[in-house]
Amino acid sequence: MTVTLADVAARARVSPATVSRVLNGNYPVAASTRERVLRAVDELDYVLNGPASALAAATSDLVGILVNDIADPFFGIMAGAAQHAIGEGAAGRAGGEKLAVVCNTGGSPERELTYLTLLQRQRAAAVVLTGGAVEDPGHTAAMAAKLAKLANAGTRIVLCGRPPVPGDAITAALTFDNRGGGRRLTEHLLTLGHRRIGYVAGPAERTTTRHRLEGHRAAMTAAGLGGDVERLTAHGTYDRRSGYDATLELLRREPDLTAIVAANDTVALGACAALRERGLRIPQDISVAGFDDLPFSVDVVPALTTVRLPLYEAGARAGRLAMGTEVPPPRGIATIGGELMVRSSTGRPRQR
Amino acid sequence: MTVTLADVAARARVSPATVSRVLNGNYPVAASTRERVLRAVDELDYVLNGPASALAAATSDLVGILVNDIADPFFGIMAGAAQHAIGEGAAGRAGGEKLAVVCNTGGSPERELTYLTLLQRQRAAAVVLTGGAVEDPGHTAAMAAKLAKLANAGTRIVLCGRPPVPGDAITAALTFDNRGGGRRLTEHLLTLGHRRIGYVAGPAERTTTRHRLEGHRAAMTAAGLGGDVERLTAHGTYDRRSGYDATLELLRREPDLTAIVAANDTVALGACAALRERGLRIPQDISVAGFDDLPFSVDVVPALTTVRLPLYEAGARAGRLAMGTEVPPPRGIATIGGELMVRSSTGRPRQR
DNA sequence: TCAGCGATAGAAAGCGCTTGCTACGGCGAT
DNA sequence: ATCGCCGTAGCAAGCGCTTTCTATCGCTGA
Repeated sequence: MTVTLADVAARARVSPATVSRVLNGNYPVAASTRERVLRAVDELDYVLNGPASALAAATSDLVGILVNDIADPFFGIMAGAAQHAIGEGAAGRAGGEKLAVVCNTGGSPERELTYLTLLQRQRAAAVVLTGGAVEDPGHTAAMAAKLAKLANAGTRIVLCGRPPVPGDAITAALTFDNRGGGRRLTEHLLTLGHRRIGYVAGPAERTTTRHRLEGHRAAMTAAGLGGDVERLTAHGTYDRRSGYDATLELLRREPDLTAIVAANDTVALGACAALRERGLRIPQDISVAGFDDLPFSVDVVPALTTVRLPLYEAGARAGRLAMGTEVPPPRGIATIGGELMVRSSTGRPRQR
Repeated sequence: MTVTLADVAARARVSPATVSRVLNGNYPVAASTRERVLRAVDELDYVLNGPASALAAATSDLVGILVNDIADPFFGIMAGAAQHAIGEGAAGRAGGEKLAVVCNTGGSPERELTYLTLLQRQRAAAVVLTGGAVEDPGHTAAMAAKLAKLANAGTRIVLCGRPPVPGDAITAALTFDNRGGGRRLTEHLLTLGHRRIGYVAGPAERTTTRHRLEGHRAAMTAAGLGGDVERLTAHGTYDRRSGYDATLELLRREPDLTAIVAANDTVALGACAALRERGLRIPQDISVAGFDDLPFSVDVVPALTTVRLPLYEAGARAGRLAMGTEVPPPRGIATIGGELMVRSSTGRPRQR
């Protein structure tokens, strides 16, 4: 029925061991023999049995990339870059073909753990965790335990856009400077003269949310506006709908808002929609800023002021780290800064 | 080192066979025994060895979802929905836990084939192919051969948003009515009074591109405008940059364009940017339409007229089909229609 | 009372591959 | 000319799990 190594060996008139070695290319095989084997493989249209080889070799060529929301370009871009880097890296060395797959957790801690277990089952070669983590003590502990087990089994673990938990068995971590970016963004607004700034945050329990918010708060506090931050912050999810709803809520709490900072660009888009529906012009009546600088942000009207994160580069680097193609940064951790992109969605507040 | 089935068996004082049966739940095991085994599994923190079990059982729990561009929400939404459906479906029956993974081909035929081989290696339970296919005779033949082999090995094959090639060994196919959608969109423009309509198409060799364009052409031809279509069509990729460039090119060819139809919403966004840079107002000076109705399309200004495709529903259905949870449509093929969403980016052409 | 059956549990034979170790020529060195 | 080594190839022992076939035991029905 299915062609096996033995069939190829028989056809090439060599032992199965030799065929295996030709295929893996990690043992000297005479050129003539190799050629004969390769021809047999071709003629028989042989396809290696992954599970069998993974079982015997106690390793597999699977690399898992975990994302919170695959429909969100923020993750799509990083995952695509990582997958690309992993695919390319393989081209370099013989037999190093890796199957990079992305797993969508939907932001659920349970699913995250489930996928990790599934990858552990498959004896994955590496795992890349992208995006913010959920800050629940129970989950953090469970994750630490799981990661330790994976690392212990030889799986490389790379974080991308996710802060490392001290003690985590991590190969490398690439984290975004969400705090710094958030601070600079709000400082920009403050410099323009804004004082009543609303903040549409993401889910309260995520690290990304917290860090961006902390940056905002730091800037506000430094400007002597710390007292109002709490009241002018509304939490939601990282999607447009949430931005829309939260903006309306913020406007209810404080009708005189002159600016709104959103957790990310998608949320900012929802915020803009709500504002416009209220008859407010951007940026004449109210300024809006986002975060991430997703591809569409430069094209919307008015173009969004935001913090650009080098998502593609970070993803690609994470991919290489997962492949072991790139040396990890000192102490395994690298922080990637964001760049403030001032565009037309922010301006001076209206005099009143 | 690693805990194996035998360890669990020893601890539970039963045979490995029994442990296996408890874990797979497809053989009667006395409640007391089962409990003892489960306890041992828990105490030992045992994790099944995927490759070993796949080898022995000759099947695996991997399901591959192939997408052209993971950074594009069009694919992200479908893939997310499919992955969700597959994950949920598993919850239903015991032991049915599937690992749905998405593979990013980047639109490259070779990568598509490579991933299929890798999935074949892993003895994947099912494969979902999303998005348009490349129409190259050689590639089509190679794909057909590969799919036949996969199907032959028991892998379920589902197409989502991809037209089936007659003779393909497909389990089921969900295709979008790109032709009909394209036609209705252009008809809408025609009804508004437009006559000089530019078309920014996707890559020429993709089925999706061809079908949408055919719909456009059919509408134009029916209106007696078929002669100009060729000249007023510019091909590019499915991204914003392409929409931007192609729009400029179209304007060069025909400065008096009153409307532009884009291959999809992302491209339309790029087109809008180019138009605005040229000082043209939308829709007063020129109308713009997209396709897909991605989440951001309703939020941009002006809101985009487009054709809504039920991406989430289609992806979810594809996922269920891949799981074998849903019965395939008659003859395996179902066509999913698009809904014309008329919004503010299209209007009557200016009188001149 | 005893054959016979249903419900469970175990023994053991692989699944297809990798790899440590052994075997075997031919060659340069002594 | 002899020894030993290098370059190759084969042998065979698993890797950890599933599953068929067999064994056992407590009952039930005649």
